[in-house]
Amino acid sequence: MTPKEILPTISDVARLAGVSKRTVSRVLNNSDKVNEQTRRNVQKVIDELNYTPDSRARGLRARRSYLIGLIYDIPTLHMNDVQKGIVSICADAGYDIVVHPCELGSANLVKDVQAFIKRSQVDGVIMLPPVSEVPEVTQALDRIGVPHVHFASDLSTDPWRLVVTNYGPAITDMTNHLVSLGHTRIGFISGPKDNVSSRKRHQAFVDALKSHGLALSSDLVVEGAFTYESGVVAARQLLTTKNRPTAVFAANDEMAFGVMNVANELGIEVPGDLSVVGFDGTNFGEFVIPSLSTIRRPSGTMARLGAQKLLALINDGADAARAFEVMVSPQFLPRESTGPAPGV
Amino acid sequence: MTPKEILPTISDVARLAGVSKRTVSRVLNNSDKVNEQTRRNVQKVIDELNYTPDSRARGLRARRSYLIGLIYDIPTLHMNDVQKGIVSICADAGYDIVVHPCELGSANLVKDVQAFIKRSQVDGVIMLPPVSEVPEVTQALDRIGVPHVHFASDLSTDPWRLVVTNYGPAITDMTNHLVSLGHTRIGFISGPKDNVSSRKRHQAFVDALKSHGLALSSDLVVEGAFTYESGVVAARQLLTTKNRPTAVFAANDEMAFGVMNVANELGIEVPGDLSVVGFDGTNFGEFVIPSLSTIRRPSGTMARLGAQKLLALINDGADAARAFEVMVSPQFLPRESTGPAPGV
DNA sequence: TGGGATATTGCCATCGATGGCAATCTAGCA
DNA sequence: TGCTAGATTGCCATCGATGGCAATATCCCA
Repeated sequence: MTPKEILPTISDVARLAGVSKRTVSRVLNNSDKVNEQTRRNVQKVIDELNYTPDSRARGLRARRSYLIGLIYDIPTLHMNDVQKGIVSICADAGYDIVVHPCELGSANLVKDVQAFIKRSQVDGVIMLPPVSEVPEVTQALDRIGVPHVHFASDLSTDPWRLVVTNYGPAITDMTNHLVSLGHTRIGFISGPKDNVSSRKRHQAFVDALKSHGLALSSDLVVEGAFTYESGVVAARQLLTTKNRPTAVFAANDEMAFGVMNVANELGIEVPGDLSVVGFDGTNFGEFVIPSLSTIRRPSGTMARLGAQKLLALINDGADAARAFEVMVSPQFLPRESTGPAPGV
Repeated sequence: MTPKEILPTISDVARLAGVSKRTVSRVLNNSDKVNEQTRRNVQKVIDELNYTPDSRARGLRARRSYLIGLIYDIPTLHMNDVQKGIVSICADAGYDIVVHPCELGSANLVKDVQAFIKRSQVDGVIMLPPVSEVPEVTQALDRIGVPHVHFASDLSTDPWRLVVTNYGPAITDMTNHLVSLGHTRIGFISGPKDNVSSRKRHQAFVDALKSHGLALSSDLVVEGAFTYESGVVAARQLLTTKNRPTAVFAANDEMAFGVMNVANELGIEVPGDLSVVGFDGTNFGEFVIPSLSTIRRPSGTMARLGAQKLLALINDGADAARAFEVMVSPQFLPRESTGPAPGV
């Protein structure tokens, strides 16, 4: 191991520039008034030394860590896009991302999150669903007083900390697509009942069907758990009834894959005998045969918006964050797993 | 936003325990000698206040951040397992994980990584392939003097910083499996030629074939890029020759999915007419039809070992890390995409 | 009981930045 | 020239921990 390079400090810069540390600090934070000549001079030295302020010292005094926490439970398929999106915004602002995967079911979830915040001293937190939908956690964050932004499916009372996904239009498009292909008996595999996003998707689907004069009878709805296995179980139930649906909409892609496999097992052809639609829009939908029609969530965009909002919240308060209020809209992406209803 | 709680400091603990800060510090770092009675007393106050030392202040003085950097390029499918594995080890030791996705192709990759290290002040770095295989980056890390651990496929000269994946046995198992099913013309889709892991997989495959008296003729080898699309292109090339292979081994799962799609497109049945094997062992292999036979890399285990090794390297130096020297072995996981060679 | 060794503990400088307040400088105007 | 407001800049305490060294307490044995 080579010895660690000695990094230049603010004192070095001050000495070489012939000014005081305070002035260098002012240049660094380009706050306050500094003579233009002086500023240029100091900046030159900073560049020459390739000096970067020590974030610990800076944070110690300014009570900041320049760290953003990313708390999530299920590592969803689009996790990578999310991380990349957040990093792309935060790195420019000098913030880094500390990840904290946790267990939603765990009894000490709240304690775990609290300990994380305390230990890492993050300046703000971005939470992904479903953890973001646990009131105990958000309350704990409020109590600690750390700014937090959530991804949600519902415009609740605190919009300044939400990036909301508007499921309606895409689900309407998808429904129109299926109906125009002649489907009238369409099954639905939901996420867990206590999951807000899941309920929203469900509701949007019901509304879309209603606009066509169709109802979603309860025998066509099965609760899943957002996992492949739960999709398999749900599909078995839906596809073995004597009057089975001609199309199935699953509330995420993994469960849709489960449907496709059960169909295959039962000798039901997709899309010939059964159309299948998922929700998420990860690349994997393209890899399966037939490729999966799905609703693509713009994960990268959502992540960037969330990050911008959080930075605004941290640096300029709730009102600034409110200005960022955003609604992102997923898009229906028809591929090969949907086709005309049998007999049409 | 509620006002941030005032956290107790070491001075509070000292005052309440009736000792000096220095003594509290000693208890905290359970170094040095402290009277058992005093220690218990101080510890009690610490527990009562639910006090945690401020990592910034601590780091400022001790020149530590208690942060580990995770640098990666391609967000591979098993990224989630990797993150979770690393976090599970590091959290216990009081370290958090800062992620840094970067662009392998980028011209300022090295600068980008340097800036990251400097800004975040991480105490150590875990690098995933393929970034871990870029000499300029590892050299830069050495120059900065930050401890780093890599995942590699090759036991090079510095084993104390490597977690090595031993491809041989699994690839031998897989080859035996195919050969025992009667396959003799087996195609191979490699990763990029300049990718060390890819070359290793290639070599292991050649060796395994050789033990059966089989050779891998050059017309059966196509270079891919670890992406689905590159798998498609390579598969078209392999499967449209007049004497096409009866089995194809792709150096990762995504490319294998490409092979399956091309086969489908060309009316070639899997596994009836063609056996397909991938490499990675993500869950997605189970979702496709037929499910993909693959070689499963124990990502979680690797990640945990890497994290342990890095912590040893940081806290106790290279010799301690050397004690952790590990070799992990992937396993062949036969599923439905492999079957008897046609005509056997 | 005295003296030295050993076990405990505390004082204070220090890490590298920030920010309040005072000091200095400059310009404008009577 | 004298004075003041406004623009710049610097001094120094401070954030919350750590660690060297000195101070004090305790113990053991002659």
